Amino acid sequence: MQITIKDIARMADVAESTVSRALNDKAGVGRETKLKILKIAKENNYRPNQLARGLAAKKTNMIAVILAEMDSLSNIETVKSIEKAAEKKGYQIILCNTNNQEEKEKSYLSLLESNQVDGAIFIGGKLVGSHLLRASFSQENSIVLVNRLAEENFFTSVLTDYKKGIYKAVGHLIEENFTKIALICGDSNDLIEAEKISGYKNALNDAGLEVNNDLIFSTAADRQAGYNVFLEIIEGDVIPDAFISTRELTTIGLVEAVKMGGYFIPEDFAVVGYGDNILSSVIDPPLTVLSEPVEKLGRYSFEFLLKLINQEIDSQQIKVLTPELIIRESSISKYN
Amino acid sequence: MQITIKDIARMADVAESTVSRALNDKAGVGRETKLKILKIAKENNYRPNQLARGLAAKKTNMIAVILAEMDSLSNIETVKSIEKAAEKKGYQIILCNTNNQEEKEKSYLSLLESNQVDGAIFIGGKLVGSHLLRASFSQENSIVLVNRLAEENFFTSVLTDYKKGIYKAVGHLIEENFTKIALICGDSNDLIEAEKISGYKNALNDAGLEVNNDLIFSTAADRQAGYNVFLEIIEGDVIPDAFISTRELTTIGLVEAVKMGGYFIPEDFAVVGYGDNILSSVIDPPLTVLSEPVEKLGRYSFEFLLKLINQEIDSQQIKVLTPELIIRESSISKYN
DNA sequence: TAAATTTTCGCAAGCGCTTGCGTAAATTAT
DNA sequence: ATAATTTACGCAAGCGCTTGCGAAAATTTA
Repeated sequence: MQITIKDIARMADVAESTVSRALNDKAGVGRETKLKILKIAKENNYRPNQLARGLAAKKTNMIAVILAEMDSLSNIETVKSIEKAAEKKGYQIILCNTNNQEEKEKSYLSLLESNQVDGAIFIGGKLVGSHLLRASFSQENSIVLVNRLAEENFFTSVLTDYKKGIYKAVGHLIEENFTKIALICGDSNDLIEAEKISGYKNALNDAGLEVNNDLIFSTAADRQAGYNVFLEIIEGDVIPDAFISTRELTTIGLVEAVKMGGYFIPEDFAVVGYGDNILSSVIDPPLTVLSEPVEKLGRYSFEFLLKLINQEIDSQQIKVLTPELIIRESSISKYN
Repeated sequence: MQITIKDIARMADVAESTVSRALNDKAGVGRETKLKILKIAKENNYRPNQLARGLAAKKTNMIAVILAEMDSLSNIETVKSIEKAAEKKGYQIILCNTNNQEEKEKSYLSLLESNQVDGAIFIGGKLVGSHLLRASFSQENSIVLVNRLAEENFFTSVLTDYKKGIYKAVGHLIEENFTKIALICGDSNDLIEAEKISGYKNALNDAGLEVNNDLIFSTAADRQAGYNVFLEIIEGDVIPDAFISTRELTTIGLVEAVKMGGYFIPEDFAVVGYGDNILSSVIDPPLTVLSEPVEKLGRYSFEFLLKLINQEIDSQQIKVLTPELIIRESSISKYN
């Protein structure tokens, strides 16, 4: 059996409450007594039972990070950043992968509802399900959303400004003399995807170019979808000279299809991808990408969450970060 | 405030214990009563407080998965497989990333010691630290090791047979007429790395080729190390005609260096990498790799852990899995 | 030196749940 | 119909910890 506070109390010949206070560095314990208790605890390799502690104190010092997809390297980086910030404040994280299944999201949400964690950060994910909303209503749970737009702005969020990012990307491609720019994103019903489309259209308009809706493609977020969409595109009426692909794996699939088709990047098609990760730098040619501000995404979201937990902020806050355009070969016009 | 078992008991006009039994599907509750309780619980969206439950029952239905590196895509896949197996049995996983820091490993280990999880799976990691050993001694914790060899075989483990894998890889390269095969692995003091070296040597011996220790290189596991080691190699006395690189990122760095040096794969150097992930298929040329049996690694390790938790096995068990050689362009001799 | 204040510490309740045990009620056997 | 058995349920203790409150001891003030 584990050694408990009771044992320590007996050994030190004090009350359990005194041991508890000493261990938690709270006031009301004499210097001598405290030292003695700490010594005994250490000698006996005492480990507080976090369940009991959590139950009594209503605080676990753990937060859940609920990830829509583990395949995204950007997401992984964001998690690492959260972890780093959390560690500094004495919090541990529980990483939960939902694979974009709303049902799993729900099940993980119960970590919050059942008091196992003090708060939760959601990274990505398509919908804000009703369960999520209700949870936030019925009790004041501490929830922060990362890169997830909700119709109702209930939640404190940290967002990447996809609109501005895509705007930049389009601008860059135009400067490089590409004019028929295709956008490959997700379903436009998704608010975040709508943002991307909006940035795309704005940029074209501002450059005096016409928007052709046939150059906007909605696909799934995986590699195969990227591959397939290219095949579809080259069969189409309007052949673009550049692609902006806004999801990691889709971009990879797209590039593979282009190369498989015997075309060259950027000679035949320029490509701007998303996420400054190893994939985009390793692939041939190295990809120009919109770089997600992963470090900040993680850091800010944890900071927000901590404030929510400590009730230092009440209403929702929103932080918007602008992605950076990292220019590599895949989007450089050879005719410059 | 959350709704508790007490509230349900009052509403259903029964004792708390009856509610508990009904909710947990235990014997001793009449059909009628049970239905009534379940109904009331549902109507009130009752969520058991897992902390209290864990404290009372000494069981949390959570396990920790302690990951040495999140950069490894193979590891991520293994985690997914564990997650899948765990879900079926009603377990949730807590993913902990140690970044190869023994100290963080220790801190996460306290999840076990403090009763927050029922067991832990360690994936990778260099050393079996003394703390880990002691933890397993002082209490019978349920621990499973994945791809981590310990001097003392205390722990139930699931291992990839690196020795056999490398043996296969060498054999393949020899068949393709490569004879000066370099091995790039980690520090030979690490038992797993020693296994690799042993497989390498055996294969050469069995093929009647001489082992040249100058062709065995120990490096860190990152991209830069892979890059650097190539630069070192081409400055060396013995220039190999093939590489076996046994870590994901190191392999990427190596390939980059080769290409940067103006050499061609496989014409100038054949390459066999590790891990059948997106990186190895996306890189140019597509890499021949030893494919880690990630799915099985995850599935078996969870099965073992579950048995340990349920005390269905006492002594340590070991399962060894053989990696598969996936042949792509990077190792095919052009002279065939 | 006595009174007022502060510090130190123990008592006991309580966090929300599980579980062994005992008893009353329902069922089966005789 | 009665006895023996089984089933259904409540009581109460306990899981290991925190925390408000009050009493005793130590310190300061007058």
